[in-house]
Amino acid sequence: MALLWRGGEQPEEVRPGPKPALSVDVIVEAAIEVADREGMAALSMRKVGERLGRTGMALYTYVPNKGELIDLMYDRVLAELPTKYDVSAGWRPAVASWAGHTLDFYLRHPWVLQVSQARPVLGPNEFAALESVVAILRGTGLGPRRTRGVVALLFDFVRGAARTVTESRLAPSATGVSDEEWWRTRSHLLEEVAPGFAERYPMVAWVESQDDEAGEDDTFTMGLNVLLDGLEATIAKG
Amino acid sequence: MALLWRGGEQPEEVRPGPKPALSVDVIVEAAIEVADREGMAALSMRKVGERLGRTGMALYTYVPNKGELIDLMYDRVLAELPTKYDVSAGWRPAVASWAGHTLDFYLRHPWVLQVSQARPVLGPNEFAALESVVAILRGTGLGPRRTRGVVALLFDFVRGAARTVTESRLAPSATGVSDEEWWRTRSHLLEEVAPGFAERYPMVAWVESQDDEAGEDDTFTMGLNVLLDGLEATIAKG
DNA sequence: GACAATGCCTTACGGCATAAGGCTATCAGC
DNA sequence: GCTGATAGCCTTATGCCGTAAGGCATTGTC
Repeated sequence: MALLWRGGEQPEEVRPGPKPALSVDVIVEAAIEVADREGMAALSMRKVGERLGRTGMALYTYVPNKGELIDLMYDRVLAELPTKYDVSAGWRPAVASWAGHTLDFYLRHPWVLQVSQARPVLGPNEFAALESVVAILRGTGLGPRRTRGVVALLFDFVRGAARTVTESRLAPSATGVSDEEWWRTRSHLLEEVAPGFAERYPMVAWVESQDDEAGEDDTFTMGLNVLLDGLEATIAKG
Repeated sequence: MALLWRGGEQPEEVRPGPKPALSVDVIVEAAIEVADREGMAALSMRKVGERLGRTGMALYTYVPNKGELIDLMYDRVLAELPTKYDVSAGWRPAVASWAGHTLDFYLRHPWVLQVSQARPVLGPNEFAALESVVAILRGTGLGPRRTRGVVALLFDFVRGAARTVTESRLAPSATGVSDEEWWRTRSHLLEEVAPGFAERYPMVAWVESQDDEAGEDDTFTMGLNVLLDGLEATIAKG
């Protein structure tokens, strides 16, 4: 917690003992690289230490434990998000832009989705991220209560969409099988193991049938538009 | 995979060797109890084995590995969900009812939220759950593509809401501190560590200010209504 | 009774977070 | 330059985890 909010530079008091060769910052950076590349499950103190030419235990000089390291990673990476959005064209394009940036962010750092969200880590950049959406919604005339609800809805949607994308990306790469191949194999298995699938689950069969609609935009954009329409209706109702 | 779809009873061929004292079903049941009570992180083969008076290794006679056990737990627990919703009053109350049931379900089994969702486990009850929402939406006239998008949005919203609730419940109980106390301590720390918080994050301060609106319904109901309004608009637009 | 198969066990390996204690480089004060 | 304290980093150890390997006793068929 204190580490999260530590100011620019500490007074740098002169102390006996060897100079620190590492720093909280380089450790956090190395840890983020590991998590970005290999995922949260593969993140271990030893691995981060090795990347810095140290043992895992060396990190405990700088960081009290793995949990706090993750908090630091989380807040650090949140700094990538824009903090201001142009609302001159209204809240709608601004929210759409926010959603897009936030989705990209989660796709860049999928492990972030595994950091607790209900109980926020409460770092400076987390508040900044929250600040940016609320600032957009401020112009809608919604009260704080409704704004909170809408913010939660927006975050849930974006995070859910990100989770869907990243999880479907991760699973096959682990086994070295292509995505398409994976689905084909799965379908074959399904037919073998559950004959009469289409009769048993007619709605599922229908919903997964070939597209009959025009429109090339993806699931994300679609869901976002539904959501924005709902927001518009909510605002209109006062 | 085969275990997921295994039919009612196997032919029960007579085999040499000791009679199995356990079964896949009792193992899955025991594992669910552990996960419900102590969370996914505390679920281990040894712990499930102990609950059944066995070692952890004994389970490997019935289940190939932990991952498949989790798949089985997942599909088993999904059987709790209703499969049919009354659409005689229109899709809106039916979807609302579905969302409520599904939220309760996730709150009952929070660990389910940690089972991969993009790459579904593809068990029978997962398809049944999907079938139930799509059946409701079938009456709206939406095509398969849009329906898919709406289903994703609905699931993302409900899962996000559930995650928010369960994670905020879990964190303090682990430390033995009450929820309220936790927030107060956190606030104190924040003031100490980040003076001028309200000036730095004016929007956050505003959105977290006291309620000025009437209405006693919670964040979930609010978000759901926004979402349903959006769905209504989408349907109206054809 | 011989033999094969099976449920369950113990042991072992390599991973994890992290507590404890030791070595050594580096400082302040003498 | 020496002494003593301190801090960075190490090795070692503890107790978890999933699971591979191999052993033993029970239970069936012939």
